[in-house]
Parts: sequence; structure tokens; C-alpha cells
Amino acid sequence: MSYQLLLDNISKCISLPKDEEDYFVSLLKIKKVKRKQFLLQEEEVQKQAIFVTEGCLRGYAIDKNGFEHILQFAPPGWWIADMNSLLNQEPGILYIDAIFNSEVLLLSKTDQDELFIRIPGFERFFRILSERSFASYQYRMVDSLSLSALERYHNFCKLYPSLIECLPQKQVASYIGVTPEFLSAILNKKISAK
Amino acid sequence: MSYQLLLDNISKCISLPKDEEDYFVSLLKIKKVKRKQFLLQEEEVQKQAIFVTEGCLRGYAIDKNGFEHILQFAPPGWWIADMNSLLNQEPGILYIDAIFNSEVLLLSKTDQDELFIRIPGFERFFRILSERSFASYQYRMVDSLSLSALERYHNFCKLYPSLIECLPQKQVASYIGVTPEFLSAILNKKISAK
DNA sequence: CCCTCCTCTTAAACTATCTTAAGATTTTCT
DNA sequence: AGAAAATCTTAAGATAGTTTAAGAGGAGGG
Repeated sequence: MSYQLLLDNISKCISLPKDEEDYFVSLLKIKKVKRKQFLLQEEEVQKQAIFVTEGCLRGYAIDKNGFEHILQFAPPGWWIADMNSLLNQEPGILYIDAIFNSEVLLLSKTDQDELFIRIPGFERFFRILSERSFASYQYRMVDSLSLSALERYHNFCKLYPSLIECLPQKQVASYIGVTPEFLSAILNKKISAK
Repeated sequence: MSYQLLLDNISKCISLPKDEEDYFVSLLKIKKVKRKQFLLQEEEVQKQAIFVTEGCLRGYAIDKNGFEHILQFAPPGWWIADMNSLLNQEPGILYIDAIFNSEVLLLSKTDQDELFIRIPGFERFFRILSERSFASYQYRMVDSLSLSALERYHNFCKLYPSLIECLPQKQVASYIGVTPEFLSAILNKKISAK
């Protein structure tokens, strides 16, 4: 049951015979992750790609003053990883932990490399996945360069309507790159100005 | 001669028989681009992926107040595109133009799709390319969330030592996300403080 | 070669965002 | 349920970065 979401996503890009699907599933490890439990910490090497089936994870960095900066949320159906660490198998800079009790599928780097050789269709699947991630980071970077905090907040609401309801406002502030106090201030100022 | 840089890059990821290489090269169009000439403007659809062989291009957005925000520089050996526009063949938000007189290779979206079917090795090549771009945007986004303007400037110098010498300071300011006046101020303040 | 345009610098006034702090409220853990 | 921890709000004072303006120097185009 846990695999269905991922298999559905894959079948939107490529068609897999049953035996290849079974082989792929055999490479995945199911893992339950409790709220606040880490899947990765700074300086560790990201050994597996992570696919979320239940709950929600987050990826963030901690700056030299100890402040968290959330780079990504990963609700069900999303992949998450310190991509540079995963690709080059070198120490990363991200922390990944669970916001709610969650369930994830893990695909190790070595199994993934093997998968590309045995089933070239996965080469295509992960190409498409990477292209889309790349494209969305490109636009997010433009937003970060050209929009105000309030505009970035509205963007976030449009892009992740389901997340905005269940996330503490503090974490949304961290994602859009402002302090929780400032986000609170601009949101409440807006209402009274209206 | 124009193709050599690209073919060398490709051969670092995959090995291509001569006939496949010839087929690939037959899909490429060479184009000379004069300083300030556009290859893409906002609202246009990105029909081709662009590979730079000489000179330097830049990709940028213009905000509602008319200010430019440079997302990427593309010296020789780099690809550049409004990735979302290229992928989905819908209107984009980026401008792409030449900083110096340049030469580029163009690979159209339709030819690229055809290429993936005829030569699966290119599926791998572009997967790796996208993964790396994705990884570097991830880290750049972390920098943008957690570093000061001066730190982002130093990062830029480390990452693009060759660019820093030939780019007007104004464009570096635009890339790191500050006004040219402010970059000038922090750079000169630093010297006198020392 | 000259003129124009672009770039760099400096400085003062302004604005967005941060810091600190404290109280009120909500959520989590036992 | 009750204690402990995290979150949200508000406000005052501080800082990073912007705006505007003006002058000097450099580079590109005819």
C-alpha cells in the first residue's frame, strides 16, 4: 500500500512491466519517522533518496548564528534530499527531519545507480523529476531576488494551499526568509489597513 | 570546431559511437549573437536549449518596478534556458541576452525529445546535467536565505573567479541581490576598515 | 577621435526587516 | 488534566539595504 503513491507517479512518466516494477520495489526500504526525528544532519553524507508517503518532512540549514532556514517541505508524493551530498557522496549542509509522524521510502544511491543500468526507463523518470525540480528552483530564485516578503508569502499560499493550513506560521516565515515576528507583523498590519 | 566543447562535456558522462555523434551534431544550429542581442524575452516560449561556445550570456527577470535581477551567467561550456518554459512549452518570465558577442548552439525541444528516444544515452546525459543544476540551485537558495550581502559576494568570487574579472560590478550586484550602490559601499567600506 | 552612454563612487534620507523583550495563547508530553 | 514547551502578537529600538542625486572616470559606437 505504501508503494502505490510512488508507483502511480512513476507510471505517469514511464510504463513498467510487472517484473521491473517488482525489482524496483525490492530496492525500497519503508521507514517510519517520528515527529522531530532526523533523517539527515549537517556533515553527514546523504546515502539515500527519500520519498514521502505519509506525514511531512522538512529540509533546512542552520546558519552560523544558530537560526534555521527551511529550504523545502516534503508532504506525501514529494522527494527530498541534500542533492549535492547525494550526487557526490560527500558531507552535506542540510538537516532533514519530520514535522509530523511520517512514513518514507528510501532508495540508496548505489541501488539507484544499479537501477539506471538495469532499467533505462528510470533514467527517464529521474531526468524528468530533476528537470522539474530545477525549473521550480529557478523560478523560486527569481522570486527571492525580485519580490517583497509579503509577495513571497502570497506566492507560498498559492503554491502550497494544503501546507499553509497545517504548518506553524513560524515555519512559513523561515521558508520565505523572514523572522516569525516580522511575518506576524505584516500579516496583521494588512488586515487593519484594509 | 564549435561543437568540440559540447562533445567533450558529453563524453565525460556517456560514450557515443561516431554515427550517433553525427546524428546529434546534425540537430544543433550554430548561432552568432551580438552583444545586447536577445535570445529570449518575457512572455515568449523557450523553444530551444542554449549551449554557449564563445562569449557570455545572461538570464534575468525584470520586476514590476523595471529592475533587472540576474539569475544566471552562461560563459562557454554552460547551458542556459528558462527551464519551466522549455519543459512545458509555455510563456516564460526570463530574458536571455548576450553580455559580449557570443556564439551558441541551439537544440530545439522537439529534436531533444526525439533524441531521447533514438539515443537513450542522452537521457542519462541530461539527467546528470539537470541533477547538477538542481543541486547547485538548492545550495544557492540556502545561501540566499542565510548569508549577508558581503558573504554572498565572497561566495560569488570563489565560485566564478573568471567571471568576476570581466563582469561590470553592477551585474554582480544584480546576481547577488543588492543594488550597485550598496555593493560599491560595502566593498569600499571593507578596505578602509582594515 | 569625440561624444554619448554606462559605470563607479559617495552621501544623506528613507524603508524593510531584524532584535529583543514580554505577555497571551495554543500545543505537546506525561 | 496539568505542567512544560512552543507559538503568536505587539512594540520599541537597531541595522541592512534602498533611493535619490550628483560628479568623475571609462568604454563603445559612429
